[in-house]
Amino acid sequence: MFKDFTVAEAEFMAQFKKAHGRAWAGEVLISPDEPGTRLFTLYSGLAAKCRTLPSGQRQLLTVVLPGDLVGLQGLYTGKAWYSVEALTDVTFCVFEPGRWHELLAVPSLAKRVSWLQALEQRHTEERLAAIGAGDARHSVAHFVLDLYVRLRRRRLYRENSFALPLTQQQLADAVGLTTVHLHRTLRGLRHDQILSLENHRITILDLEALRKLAFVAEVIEEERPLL
Amino acid sequence: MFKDFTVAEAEFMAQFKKAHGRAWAGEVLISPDEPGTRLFTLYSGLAAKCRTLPSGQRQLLTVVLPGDLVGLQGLYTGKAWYSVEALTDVTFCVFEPGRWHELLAVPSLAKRVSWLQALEQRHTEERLAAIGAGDARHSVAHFVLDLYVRLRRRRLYRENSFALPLTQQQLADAVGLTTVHLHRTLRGLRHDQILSLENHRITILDLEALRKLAFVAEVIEEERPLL
DNA sequence: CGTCCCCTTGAGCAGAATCAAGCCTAGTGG
DNA sequence: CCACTAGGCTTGATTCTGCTCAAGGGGACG
Repeated sequence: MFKDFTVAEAEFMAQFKKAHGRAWAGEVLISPDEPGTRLFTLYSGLAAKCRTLPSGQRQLLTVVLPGDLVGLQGLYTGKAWYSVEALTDVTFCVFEPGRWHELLAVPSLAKRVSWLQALEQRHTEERLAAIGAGDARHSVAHFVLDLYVRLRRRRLYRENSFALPLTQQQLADAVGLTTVHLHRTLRGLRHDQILSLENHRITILDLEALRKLAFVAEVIEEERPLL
Repeated sequence: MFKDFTVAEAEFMAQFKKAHGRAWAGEVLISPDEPGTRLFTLYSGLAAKCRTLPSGQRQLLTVVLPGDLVGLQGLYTGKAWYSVEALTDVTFCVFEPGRWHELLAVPSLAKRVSWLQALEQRHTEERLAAIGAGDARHSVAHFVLDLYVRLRRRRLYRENSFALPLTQQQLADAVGLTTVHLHRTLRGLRHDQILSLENHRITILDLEALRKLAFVAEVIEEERPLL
C-alpha cells in the first residue's frame, strides 16, 4: 500500500503518524457528542459511518474499509455531525490533527488528499442516486455491488463472497428500508438467484444481473492514494 | 469574496484563471459524454448537477450556487459521471486544469480546496440522510431549507423568499419523488403554512416549523474559501 | 388561434411501513 | 447440563405512502 510513496513522502507520513490504535467491535470511534477531533486511517477491520437524526432515525452513510481516511470533515468544522463505530475489531493509524497544515504543504500529499476526497464525494453521490432514484431492489443491489467492488480493489474478498458484519437493522439503515421490507427484498433477490445473505456473509450468485440492477455503470475504483 | 485572499494567493489565482465564461439557461456545461475536463467556479446564476441513470431516471445531486467549484472529480477520474446544466443564465470563471498541481503546491490554496471538498462532502451526506431516512415531507423540507441557508450565506435571498428556477420535474428529481406526489406534498406544506411555491419562487412561511421538519440540526455554512 | 409544455387534480394500484407473533441461536445463571 | 432469556431473524395481515395512468386547465410562443 505504501509502494507508491516517494521517500520524502514516506518520511513525512512516518512522523505525521501519532499512534497506532485498536478497538473492539461495537466501540464508538468518533461521536458527534464528544468534541475531540480525531483523524485516522483504518488499517484492518470494518467500521460504519452513521448519521443519527433527532428523530432517532439512523442513516448509514458508508462502510469504512481499510485504507479509508476518517475524520477530515470534523477537522475543518470542528465538530463531527456523524458517528463512526467499529463493526469488527479494528486497528487504525492515528494522525496528529494539529499538524494537518504541514501535510497539505507537501504538494504531492495535498494532491493525494484532494484526490481521496474527490473519490469519496463521488461514492456518496452514487449512493444518493441509488437511494433517491431507485426502489428497494436497486438500493440493495447497489449497496452490495459497491461493497464488493471496493473490497475487491483491496483484495479483501473470496471469490464471489464476502463477510458483511452488519445486523439486518444496520443494513436497513444503510439502504433506507425497514428490517421487514429489507428481509423481503433479500428473499426476492435470493429467489431470483442474484445474491444471498447467510450468516453475515454475502454471496453473489449472478454478477451480471447484479450489475444491471445496480446500474453502477462501472464502479471504478481506479487508484487510491494515501495512508 | 476575495477579501480573505493574501496578495500572493490572489496573484496566483489571477494567472490560474483561464477565461471568463457565460452560458444561457438550459445550456449543458459539463456532460459525461464529452470527455473534455472542465474546471470552473460559478460566478452568477444557478446550475444543476445531475446524475442520469441508464434507466433514464435522473437524480439531481445538488444545486450549484455562485462560489461553488465544479468539475474537480472529473479532473481526477478523467471523466465526469454527472452532468451540469445552467438553470438560469450563468457566468463562471474557467480554470486551467493542466495547472491544477501548481495550485495544490501553494499550501494555503491546497487547504482551501480540501476544506471546500470537506464541506461539499458534508452537504451530500446530509442530503443522503434526508432522502434515505425521511419521507417526502422531510426530503422536500430539507431541500428547501438547505437552499435557503446556502443562499443566505451568500446574501442572495430576499426576506423569507427566493427564486427557484426549477420545473417541478427537476424538483421531483432532486427529492426523489414523482411530479404528481411532489405537487401533493407541496400542497400539504402550503396548507400547513410552512412554505409555498409560486411562480418558481419559494416563500418560507414558518421557518421554525421548517427547521423541525428538516431536522437539519444547524445547516451551518461557516466559511467558504476559494474563488 | 393553435400547440406545446408545465402544472393540477382524480382514481386506482403497488411498494413499503406498521403491527404482531413465532422461531432460532447464543449467552446466562442455576 | 439444562432451563431461561434476549436479540435478531422470519413471516403474515393490515395500513398507508407514494406511484401510475389519465385527463383537464393555463400560460407562452409561434
